[in-house]
Amino acid sequence: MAQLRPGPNLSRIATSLGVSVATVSNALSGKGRVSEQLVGKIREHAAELGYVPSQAGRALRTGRSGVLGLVLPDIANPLFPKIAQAIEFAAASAGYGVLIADSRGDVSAQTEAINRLVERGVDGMVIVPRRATRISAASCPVAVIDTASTPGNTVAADHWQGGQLIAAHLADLGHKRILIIGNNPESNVQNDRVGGIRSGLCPGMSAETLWIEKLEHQAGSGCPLGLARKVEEGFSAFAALSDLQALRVLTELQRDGIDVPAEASVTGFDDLIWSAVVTPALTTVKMDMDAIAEIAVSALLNSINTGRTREGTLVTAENDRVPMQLIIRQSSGPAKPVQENLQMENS
Amino acid sequence: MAQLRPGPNLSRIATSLGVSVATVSNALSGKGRVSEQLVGKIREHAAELGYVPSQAGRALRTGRSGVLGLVLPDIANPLFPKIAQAIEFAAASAGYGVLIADSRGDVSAQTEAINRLVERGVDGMVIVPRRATRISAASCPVAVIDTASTPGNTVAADHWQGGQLIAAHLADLGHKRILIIGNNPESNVQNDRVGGIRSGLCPGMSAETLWIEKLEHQAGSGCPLGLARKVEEGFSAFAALSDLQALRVLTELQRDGIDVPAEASVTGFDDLIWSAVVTPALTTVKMDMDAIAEIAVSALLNSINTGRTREGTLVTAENDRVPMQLIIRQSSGPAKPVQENLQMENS
DNA sequence: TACGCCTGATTAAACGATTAATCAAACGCA
DNA sequence: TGCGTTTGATTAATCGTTTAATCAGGCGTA
Repeated sequence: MAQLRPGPNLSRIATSLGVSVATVSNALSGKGRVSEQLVGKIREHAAELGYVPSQAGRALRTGRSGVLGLVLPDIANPLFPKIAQAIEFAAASAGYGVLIADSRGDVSAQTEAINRLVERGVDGMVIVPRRATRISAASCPVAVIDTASTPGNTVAADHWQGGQLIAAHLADLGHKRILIIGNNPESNVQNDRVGGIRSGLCPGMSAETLWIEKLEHQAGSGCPLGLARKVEEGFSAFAALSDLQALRVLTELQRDGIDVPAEASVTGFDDLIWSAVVTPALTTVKMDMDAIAEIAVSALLNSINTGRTREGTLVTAENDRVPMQLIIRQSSGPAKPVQENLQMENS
Repeated sequence: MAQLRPGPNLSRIATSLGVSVATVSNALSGKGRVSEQLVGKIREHAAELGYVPSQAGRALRTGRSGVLGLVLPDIANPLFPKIAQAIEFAAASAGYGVLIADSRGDVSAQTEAINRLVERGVDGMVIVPRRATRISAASCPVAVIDTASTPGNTVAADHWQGGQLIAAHLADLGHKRILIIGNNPESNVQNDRVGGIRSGLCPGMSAETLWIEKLEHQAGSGCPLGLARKVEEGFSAFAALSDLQALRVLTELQRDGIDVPAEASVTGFDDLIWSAVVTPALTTVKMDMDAIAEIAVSALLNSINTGRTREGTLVTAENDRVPMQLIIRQSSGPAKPVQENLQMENS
């Protein structure tokens, strides 16, 4: 059972060169006092032997695993690829690994997932919380990526400002009546986006909000949103709070023979993978995931290295909101002349 | 710097109960010879102290980290959430953690990502290879999830059979001329799907294939696919090789005023997150990711436990192809009467 | 010459778990 | 009573790395 490790270890290098393990360790880490030439010789020899340090040995000695946990409780969240990719990149750049834990949407499973990570000895973790979940303190530093209005949030896209970008864009195009389409008013992210849009409206503009989950609760999952009638009522722009919903809006409008963007504009959020390939390509607002991940990870590492790792602390970052970027594509265009809308409205 | 671990360790439990560490270890693992009552007492005491074993210590001694690696080289693959979720679930059920490594699409970065995982001491890894990549042998067991026609593949959805499901469905609906729409003919997965569709055609049916990347190479990224003309030419069904492409097809058809499914049917593959919410909801073929992950992980664990972990072996599974499942939604419907198609074709 | 100091290396003690080897006591049986 | 066996526990070695403590020279200076 006792399979020997394939690769060489410090002691093998040491005996092979006739020096002590400590010297090899010092030479490789550059920490102790080793002569220039010996350092060179050791490094060279280690390289040609293909030495890779044992994380287990190191972890045991230093009490640090070199691994961060990533908790993504929202089942099959389409943002997952981007988040995971960005976090993994930021972590890998800092020499850390990323252990994932998905709780499959189950609420209680979030704590369970967190515990699994703790048991595996992660040095810290990044949590993208399920809507309005309170993070039960884990025994390691925790960075939360949600939105600025979430208490304890570490860093996130500036969803509010993103909403304002949408509002300004629609104002530029001359839209007056806007229908905001979201999934669930419990979500801090969606609420901030709504707030941003509303706060960015120019005089003469108005907005209403349609919550899909509420509608589906009555009419059943996947029900039509009745957007054609909204167009008749005078709404010329549909601002979805996520590209997923924007896609639903876009296809429903098209299905009902409404031309986008000639008769109605559609915008989304997040710039998900498909947003560029649909016809018309979706105007959307994108978050700078790389920047967010970078900030979250470095805040985490900072907390880890300053040694306040004992308590389950929610770490904070100086720059806690990262600006979003408007991406204008073909799904948004000038509003139809005002008279026509009013006429429709009156009919 | 020497922060003591917060939780208790074996020795603390041992001294606290006045027994030896070995006894505690044996009692908790149920391996050595410990009396019933002492086992009970130790377990109880360990539980109330909130003991969690140190993975580092265990890993160092046993030479096993209890962690599997997951390599997903295809940048921002929309299947990622499902795969990661399924693998993580299967691994967690077996008491393993999952370390992710994304190579951001870079070709050489795949080996680099694999090396990172090896350095972290994973016991094995699951690789979803970038198209037609050969896996450079890593120093641990490797399970490959691609498609049955890939040499060395461990387990995958039966893409060929999935194609046949699509063909049979379209045949049932009376479609005669089918346009298969894929991204890239280099992909083993896509090729198997095409093969399946073609092999499942009934007499009197024909199919052509359109590769998007080839088209975009000439006409630019995001160019129209010219599907309206294909409808005029008599194609009544568009079988995309992935939902992502199906979405592109669907929206382009709708944009051009072609009613789906009345005038043309659209089908996809993979049942991605948005497939159910677009209008009309997408008929697609779904892979049983949970089953695939379960098979991949258990093959991996099997190889790990039988001790042939020395070599970088591609593990094999008995059941290497998992059937796909047809999900019929609203984007596919009966073909228009044959005469009309012929008429169009002749014009 | 002798003392102190710097340099460059070694020694040895951890970290926390697993496990083979050992040992003491109790028990069965002749 | 004496011997072998079983039971229940302990001892001690080990995994690979880090790091504080120690040590042997060499060199400058008093």
